[in-house]
Amino acid sequence: MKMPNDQLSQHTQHCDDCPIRHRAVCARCEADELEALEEVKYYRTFEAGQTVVWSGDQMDFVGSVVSGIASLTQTMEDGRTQMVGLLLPSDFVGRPGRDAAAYDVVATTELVMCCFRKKPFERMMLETPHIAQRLLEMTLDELDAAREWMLVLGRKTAREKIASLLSIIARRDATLKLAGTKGPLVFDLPLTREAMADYLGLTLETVSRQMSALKRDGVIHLEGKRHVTIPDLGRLLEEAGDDNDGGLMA
Amino acid sequence: MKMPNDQLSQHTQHCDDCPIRHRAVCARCEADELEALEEVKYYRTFEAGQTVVWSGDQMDFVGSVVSGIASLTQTMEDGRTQMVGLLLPSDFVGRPGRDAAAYDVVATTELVMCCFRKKPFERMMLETPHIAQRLLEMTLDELDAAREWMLVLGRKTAREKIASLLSIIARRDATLKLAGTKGPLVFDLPLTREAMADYLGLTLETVSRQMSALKRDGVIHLEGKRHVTIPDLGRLLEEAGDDNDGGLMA
DNA sequence: GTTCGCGCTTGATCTGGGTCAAGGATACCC
DNA sequence: GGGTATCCTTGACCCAGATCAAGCGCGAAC
Repeated sequence: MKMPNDQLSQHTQHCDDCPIRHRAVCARCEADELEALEEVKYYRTFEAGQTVVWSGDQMDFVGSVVSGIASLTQTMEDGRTQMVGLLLPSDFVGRPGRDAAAYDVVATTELVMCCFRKKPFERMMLETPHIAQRLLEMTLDELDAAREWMLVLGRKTAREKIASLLSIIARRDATLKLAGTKGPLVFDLPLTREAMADYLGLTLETVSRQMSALKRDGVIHLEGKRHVTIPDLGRLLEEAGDDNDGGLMA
Repeated sequence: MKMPNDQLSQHTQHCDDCPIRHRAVCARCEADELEALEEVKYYRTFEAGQTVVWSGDQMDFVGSVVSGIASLTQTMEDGRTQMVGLLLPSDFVGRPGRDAAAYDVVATTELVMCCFRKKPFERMMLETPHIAQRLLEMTLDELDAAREWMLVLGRKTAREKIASLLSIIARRDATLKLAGTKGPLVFDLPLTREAMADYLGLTLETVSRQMSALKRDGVIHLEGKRHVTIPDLGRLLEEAGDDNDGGLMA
C-alpha cells in the first residue's frame, strides 16, 4: 500500500478541454460558472490499487472521474466485502453536505480525478442552480443503477450475474468510444476476478468457473484473462436475464 | 385487482398541517413557495395491495408518502421479483424529468400520498432552488440506503438479512413515533412474509424459518404473525452484522 | 356452527454456489 | 536462465437456502 504519485497536477488544464466535460456535473454550466469552478479545481492521479479515501475518513473534496475506474466498497467487520458502485469517467464522487466518506473509494485502474474543494463547491451549489440540477440528475441515474443492481444481487444466478456485469461494461465502453453499435464488441476487463466477485456477491472461484462456462458456450471469447470479445450482445443480454436494456451504470 | 377508492381527496388540506411537511421535499420551502405548490397538489389514497403505477406506465405526478407504506418492485420475465425500495412517510416517489415509471409502485398498507402534477412541479424545480436542493439531499439519502442494501443482498446470511430488515423498520418506526430511544421497541410488521422475502432476496419459507429462529433465540418476541417486540435493539443490530448503525432507510 | 381461503409454519430433500486445496500461466526481477 | 509473486483455473466436497409438500390458524362468508 504505497501512497506516492498523488500530487496535484501541475498543468492545470482548462475545463473546456476536459474530455468528460459535457457528461459531468458541470455539463450545464455557463462560461462564467465554469470560470468559478476553475478556481477551486485541481487534478489528482492515482495508480491502480491505490485507495482514494477510506470509509469514515474526512473527505475535503468532491469530484469527477476523468479517466480510469474507481470502485466504492463496503466491508463488514469479519472481512466480507461488497462493491456498491463502479465509477467510470464522468461519474461523480463524494457527497456535498457530508464530511466523512461513506465507503472506501479505490482506484481499480490508473485513475485521474478532477476534484473541487468541498466547501467552496457546496457554496457554489447553493448559488448555481445549474450545478445542483445536474447533480440531482446524475444522482437519480445512480439511484436507478443501484436499484437495478439490487435485482442482480438478490435474484440472479451466478451465470446471469456475470453476463449482467459484462454487458454493463461492454455497453458503457462502447458509448465512451462512440463506436458504431454494430459488430462485435471488444474490450479489456478493468476488474480482477476478485473485484468482479465483490461486485456480484460471489466468490472469485465461481466467477472464474462461470467465465469459463460462458467462453465454452460461445457467449464470449477470451484472449488471455482480460481481453474480451462479445460476438453477439443480444445473446449476452439474454444470458443476463434482461432481454431488453441491460441496465444502467453506477 | 380492483381500482376504486382512488379518487382525489376533497378536503384539500393545507401543507402547513401536513404531518410530514418538515421531512418532505417541501421541507425548506418558504411560505410563498408552499403556496405555489399548493396549486398543483392533490391527495390520493390507496388501499393495501393496490398498485399505484406499473413499471413502464406513464406517470403524470410525483409526490410524497404521507402515511402508510409503498414498495418499489422489479420483476423479471420469468416472475422472479426483487423489491428495490420501501417508501415510508415523507419519502418521495417519481422522477422529475422522466415520464414512465421505472418500477412497479404498490401500496403495501393503506396509503395516503401527497401528489404534485408533474409538469408544473418540474417547472417549479427549475425556479425554486429550495426544492431541487431538498430533493437532491433526499435522493442522496436514498442512494446511500440502496447501497447499504446491496451489502445486505450480496453478502449477508438469511438470519442477518432478517435482522437487518427488522432493525430498519424498528428504527424508522421509532423515529416516526418520536418515542424515547429507551425501552423495548414494539411495532406491527407492515409486510407479509412474502414481501419480506422479496425485499431480502430470499424465499418466504426461509423468512418464516429465520423469524422462528430469532424468536426461539429471544432476539425478538412475536405475538401473532405480525406484532413484534424488540427487547434489545443492540442485540438485534449484532445479529444484523453491523454493530454500529443499522443502516439508513429507502 | 361449517367451509373456504389466505397467510404462515414446518418437514424432507435437493442443489447452486461456497470452501478447501492443488496446480497453471504470466510477468517481473535478479 | 531460475525464483517468486500475482492472478487465475479446476477439482472434490459440503452446506445454506431453495424447492416440494403437507398441514395449521384464523377471519370472513354463508
